[in-house]
Amino acid sequence: MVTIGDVARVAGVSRSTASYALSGKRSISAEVRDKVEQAVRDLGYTPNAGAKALATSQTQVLGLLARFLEDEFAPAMLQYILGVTNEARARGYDTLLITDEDGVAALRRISESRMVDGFILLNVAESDDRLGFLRAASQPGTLVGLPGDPTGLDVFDLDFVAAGRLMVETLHELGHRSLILVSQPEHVLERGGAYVSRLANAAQQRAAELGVELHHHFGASSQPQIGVELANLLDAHPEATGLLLNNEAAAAALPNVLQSRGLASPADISVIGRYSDDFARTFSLPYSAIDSAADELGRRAVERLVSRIEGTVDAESPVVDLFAPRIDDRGSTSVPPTRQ
Amino acid sequence: MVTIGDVARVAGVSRSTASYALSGKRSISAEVRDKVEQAVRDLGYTPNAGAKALATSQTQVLGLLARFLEDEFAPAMLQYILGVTNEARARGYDTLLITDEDGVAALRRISESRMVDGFILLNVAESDDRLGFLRAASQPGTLVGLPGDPTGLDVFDLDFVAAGRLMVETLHELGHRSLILVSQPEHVLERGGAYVSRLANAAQQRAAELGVELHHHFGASSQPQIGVELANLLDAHPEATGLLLNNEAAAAALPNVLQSRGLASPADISVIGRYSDDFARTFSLPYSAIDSAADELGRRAVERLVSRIEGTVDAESPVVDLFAPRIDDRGSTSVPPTRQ
DNA sequence: CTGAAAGCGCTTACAG
DNA sequence: CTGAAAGCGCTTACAG
Repeated sequence: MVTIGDVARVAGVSRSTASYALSGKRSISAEVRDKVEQAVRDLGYTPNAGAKALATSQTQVLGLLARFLEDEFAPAMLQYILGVTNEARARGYDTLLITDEDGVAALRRISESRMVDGFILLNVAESDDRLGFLRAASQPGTLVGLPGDPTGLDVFDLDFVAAGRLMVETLHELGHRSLILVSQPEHVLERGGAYVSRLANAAQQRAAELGVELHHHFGASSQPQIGVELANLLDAHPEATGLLLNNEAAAAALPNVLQSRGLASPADISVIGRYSDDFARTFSLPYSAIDSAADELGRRAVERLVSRIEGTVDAESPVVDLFAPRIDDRGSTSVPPTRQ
Repeated sequence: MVTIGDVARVAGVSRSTASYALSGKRSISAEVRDKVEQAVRDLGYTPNAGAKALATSQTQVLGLLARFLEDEFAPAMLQYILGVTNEARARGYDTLLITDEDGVAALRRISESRMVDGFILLNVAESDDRLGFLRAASQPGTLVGLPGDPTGLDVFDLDFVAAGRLMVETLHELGHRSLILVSQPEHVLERGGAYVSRLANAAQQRAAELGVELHHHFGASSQPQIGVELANLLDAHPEATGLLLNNEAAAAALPNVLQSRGLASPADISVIGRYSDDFARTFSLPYSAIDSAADELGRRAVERLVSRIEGTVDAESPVVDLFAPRIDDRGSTSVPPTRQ
């Protein structure tokens, strides 16, 4: 293994000079710098990460805590993860991916062993037991997902309240007066996926304000159940002309359900979903949808975390950044059909 | 920060004794051990990972190199990743997730800075430029995905040759004599996704041996193109009674295509796909399919890598482990329809 | 502008 | 069975 001692020897300088020449933390004559850089190249020197971490108390590693809820749409998580890892690299950090069942224990272990400089928490729950520890940890942490009490922590999330309102308003403006909203399974909500109820409650309230009828249902997360449920909902509410889907599996199942009933969207029914553009393209998801903006959220969370780590941000000003929802129009909404 | 020095002081022993008491690397009197363990608990001591890595040259971290090919089915990658991280934790390792665009540079950087004890490479290409470096690296590495030349490296992959044969044989036995095979886009193949052609070639050859007609097509990776292509294929080969899909997007698009043509599976056409059970359940993928066994492959790769790291495996015996394909029966195959 | 030395927090031969 | 000391490979005050 080639060390900075080897570099110093070959360059004919002291180890400290070699170190400073590489870090640029004090002024170095051009001549010495060139010799050091040449030695680095000749020897193929790469600093030892463990030694550097020990000396500086900085690892250049971010801890990414993922959390997979049963019945939730796991594949969507990949986009958050990629948003984080890519932005981290762009800022000079690597990413430790932590998927331990017990998130609190993992957080404690990683934090106390000083393996990372900061944490990103994914899929933060309404009442998330990881937050208490995170607030007291020696490393800063940033949340993707809004908890009930975000005190003292930076938070990034889609604005699910605005999303619920936007869905209802969009169809109301087109003339719809009776809608069905299909959420993710109630399990998800019970396990802390509060975004499900934030969207649903906001939609309910906005519907009430606008005099729109809204039937809310927690759908299953997979076939064939969700297909059956959708069919039942359409049977139960024949007057509904709009369908709002905060449930990826429902969006995937809907084309078959509509086709087997001889219905077309938007001619017979308008549809707005909530999922990423990536999924829409890969799977047969032909509906206008509010993008979940996973990679953008991951990106912002990392940007903020790195600012905290590097001390370029006021320690006393945690931010709650709720991303404004935007509908990707895929042509699945229109005025409601005229009844005879 | 509480160090082993603090533990030693509180326990009333030397630092070396405290260290040995915790590692168990030499015999310690029960009394001393108890005092040390009590001190650890009282102080909440966790060893500093960087210091440990520097002293032992072991990080207890695995490097996981993911690689995302355009036009390939990215979400499937998550299952490999989870298989790896979960198994790694079970064996006492954390996982550094590396998604750098330039895999070779990343491998070099991570390897030479000694951030990890070993590597898992995902989505290994036929001619993968990361392998040369990996063979020479000071850490062992294990591949998920079979390259053209696996010399010196442990490899884990689904047996795509057997998969191609199995698809053809299964339908041949039921009486089918004309089949269509839809592969992933040719881009994937060109960028090194040799599994696409291994499956296709094996299917072609087996079909020839059995006197079965097989029409092979590289399909698009997303809607609406793949839907159109499927419809065109069915038009072009009206005599075909079986459809083999090595293309997730095609499987997702097929239900609509069949329904709009008034066809049902398996009554009118038998279908066998190749994707994970997880995806089948989440999306409307009602077809019998060869499971991609992503988590199992990740698991095996980690198991092997850890054996190499911990020296419990003969350094001279790299293994190529091809997982035997298995069809998850979802009832989409039967005897071909009788023509009148 | 440069060097000699201490220190980061561990582990592990070396002595006893 | 236990302790004092050296060493892992860096960085960074301290001196000059």
